[in-house]
Amino acid sequence: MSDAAKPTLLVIDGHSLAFRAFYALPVDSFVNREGQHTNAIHGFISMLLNLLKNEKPTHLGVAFDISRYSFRTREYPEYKGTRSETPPEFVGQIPLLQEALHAMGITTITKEDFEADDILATLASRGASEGFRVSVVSGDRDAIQMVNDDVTLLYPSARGVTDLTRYDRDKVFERYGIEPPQYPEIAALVGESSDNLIGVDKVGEKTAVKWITQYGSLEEVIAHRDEIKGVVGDKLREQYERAERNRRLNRLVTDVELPVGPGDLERRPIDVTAVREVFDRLQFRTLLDRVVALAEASGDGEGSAPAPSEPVGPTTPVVRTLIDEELGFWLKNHAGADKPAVGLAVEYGAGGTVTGLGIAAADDTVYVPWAAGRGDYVALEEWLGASSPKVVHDAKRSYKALKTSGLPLTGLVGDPRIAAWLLRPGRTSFALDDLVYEHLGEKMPTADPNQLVPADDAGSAALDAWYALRVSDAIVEALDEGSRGVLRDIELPLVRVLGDMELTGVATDQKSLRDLSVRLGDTAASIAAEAFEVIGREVNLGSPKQLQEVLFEQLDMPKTRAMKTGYSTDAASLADLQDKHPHPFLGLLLKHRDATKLRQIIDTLDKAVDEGGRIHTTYDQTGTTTGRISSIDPNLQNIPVKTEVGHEIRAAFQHGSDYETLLTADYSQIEMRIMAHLSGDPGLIEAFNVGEDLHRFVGARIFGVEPADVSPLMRTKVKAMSYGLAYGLSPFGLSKQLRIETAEAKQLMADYFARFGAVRTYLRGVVEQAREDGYTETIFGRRRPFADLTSPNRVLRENAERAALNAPIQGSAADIMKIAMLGVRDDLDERELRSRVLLQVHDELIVEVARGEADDVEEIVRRRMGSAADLKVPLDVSVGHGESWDAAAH
DNA sequence: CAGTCGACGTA
DNA sequence: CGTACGTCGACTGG
Repeated sequence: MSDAAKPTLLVIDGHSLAFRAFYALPVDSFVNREGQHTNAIHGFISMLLNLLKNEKPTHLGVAFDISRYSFRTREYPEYKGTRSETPPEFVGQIPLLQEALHAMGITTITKEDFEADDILATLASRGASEGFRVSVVSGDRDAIQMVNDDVTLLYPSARGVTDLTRYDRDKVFERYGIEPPQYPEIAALVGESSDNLIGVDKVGEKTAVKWITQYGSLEEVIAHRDEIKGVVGDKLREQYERAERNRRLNRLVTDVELPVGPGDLERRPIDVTAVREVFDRLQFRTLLDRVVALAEASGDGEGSAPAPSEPVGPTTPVVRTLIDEELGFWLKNHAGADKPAVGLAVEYGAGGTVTGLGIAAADDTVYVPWAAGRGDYVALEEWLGASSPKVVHDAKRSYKALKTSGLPLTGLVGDPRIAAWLLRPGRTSFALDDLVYEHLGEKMPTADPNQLVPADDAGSAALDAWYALRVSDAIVEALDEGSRGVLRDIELPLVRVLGDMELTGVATDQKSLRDLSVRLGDTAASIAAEAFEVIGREVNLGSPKQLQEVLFEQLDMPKTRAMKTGYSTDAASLADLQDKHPHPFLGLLLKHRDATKLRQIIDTLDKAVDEGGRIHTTYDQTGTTTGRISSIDPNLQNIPVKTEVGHEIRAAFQHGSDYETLLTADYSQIEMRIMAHLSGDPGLIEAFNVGEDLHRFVGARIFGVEPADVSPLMRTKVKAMSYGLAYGLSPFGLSKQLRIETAEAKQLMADYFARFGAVRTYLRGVVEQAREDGYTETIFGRRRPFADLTSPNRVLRENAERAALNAPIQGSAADIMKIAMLGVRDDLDERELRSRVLLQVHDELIVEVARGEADDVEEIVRRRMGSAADLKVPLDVSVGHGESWDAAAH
């Protein structure tokens, strides 16, 4: 291939050229209306336009240093140590330059831990071997080593950046009298003041060239150092290690792992609209004309940025990596308290600590590598902790990762995960890519599973931020006003509360859990042995299939409720069988189930205890259809309580050693109270206002007796019915639960509705309304959509009706508890108390109370829970204190 | 090995 | 033929 036919790759050291331009052009002549200095940008782009005209590159890339730190500063901390602080007028020009380059369709490249020259060296080396003619533009003399038959160096002269000296092999030889690869050996001997590398004393360029020419290489010069006479010989013998060190440091890396190769750098069309926007801000009048002329010459029209056929939607932004002063500058300009919200995505590694952040403003997306303890990030920390608006997908996860790394997160104004949940709580996935696909109609780029190099983290975190911001807007747009209020006033503020609860965890007595487990294991084993004795063989008591064999074939028991896979062996069925066909095996089986189930719960808890003796659950804020939160891994919302062993398990949940007590506070009959409020039933409202025991009061009305004469059996029946009503309980279901005749259950319900008629009217109205609107709504405006209320399928329809009946009640209770939690947190913060909420179990809060704070905390919890909603009936809160969760219960 | 079912713990 | 959850072991299907 002839040279003329070869594609031309032009690679530029962005920082070094921008810096040259900065000193070449007068600072004060280039200031835009915002007071931003632009001389370096102007000089750089002017030089670039000349290069495009003269070199006509087919491929083009600009490399930037990420940091003044690299692998070289680790080897030699003084490397480039004499470089003074960045001049204030230079600060901020690099990000703007990068923006301008992106608008011009030019790729910028950075690599953590390497300098721009290493990137250039890698691209030059790869480009040459891939058949490119390569031009390298750098103001760093170390770049001379790259020159060969395929690679030319364009080096800025002292006069400015537009005047570049072309170094090919011959020119290098002419200037230095050596071959390009030998240049760094010369430099190693002489030293390089700009890199703060001291050479061998008394050795200048002349001497160095003479030696290298004579011996062939630095290695040989040092090997023959004893032959060299005179003072310089003495100095070499004394200081040759300096040269060796210098040589290690000035060797450019040619195999840096880069996200792009030479072939990816093909020149892209200029987005004239974007260039116009950026240049307008920079107030580059003549440069804009030059770029537009260039674009027209290459056929790139106004707004004709090519849209890829797939995905639809705006092209994903080019991500730049920012640190140091540029980061602070960028944040000030794109993400201040007075600016529109930006997207934020936190990237974290093992241990949940932060490794980087992606930040996306509407027009620019950046990545910030995070290394703990690095002093450069004051601006970032301030921004994270400030009210500057942020949108974060799954904000609780990020909040926890940031907090674990000692970083704050405030100013949360959006979370597409939560917004999507409010829009449609029943959907199965809340993953960002699914939301993006559904609400933006775009496919998020996914990491190629075949690539050996791990995904480009910088890109993925930044793109997550970019998509989170856009998809959040789209989802919030689709929300009604009420749901937006729930999002803004309840769910988003709750993120921090739940995150703190998760991070804090609850102290446990691990030893007592283990003792309990062993005890239950022994019990289960002896029950099993006894059961095997009774039936004359060993079976797996945990296998419904094997149990069916024993019960219905071997023991020939009457068939129970039919299941898909046979007949049920659940506790209710077994109790039924015990009545009809008594057999000792049945009782043993139930006891065995009980023991193994409890043991399994205990073992799960035991495994979840951390080194500090605490258990940390995770609350799923988008895990339910009604508005409740759920608890996973482990689930601390279904810890046993009813049985003796249940109490023993709860006794293992204790206050931390530094704390005084556990406090539990729960709402009494909150769902019944909400039903009274929503139905407006005068009888039920009175029931709650007189302060009488609810079920006794209701029983007295139904059975026509004095409250004092309501028997325990009557009370049990009334209680079951009252609770059942909110679930859409049928007479049949009630009869089964109470083991009474269906007729009696029917009569009971008729009597109830005769006294509390508005309840029935309300419940019917909820379903009716939901059928018309397609959704139900809580007191606070949280909606739950229903599709099956008009289904011709009776099972589907009736299931939907019962769910619709329950949704506003359960959902309003959930809202109230969430509001109470926010209030409690606010008061604890405001009074600077150490006590903290640990757990929420739907209608109950568990608080770890610090010494001397018991009275304060009780007052706060009672007041905040009691006043979380203004209902037609009071919200009754009962509070208990104790060493353990069990002891605190009441 | 992942996914489903039955069973059962909680509010 | 009572709502809302999560988790386990056993089993199924690949």
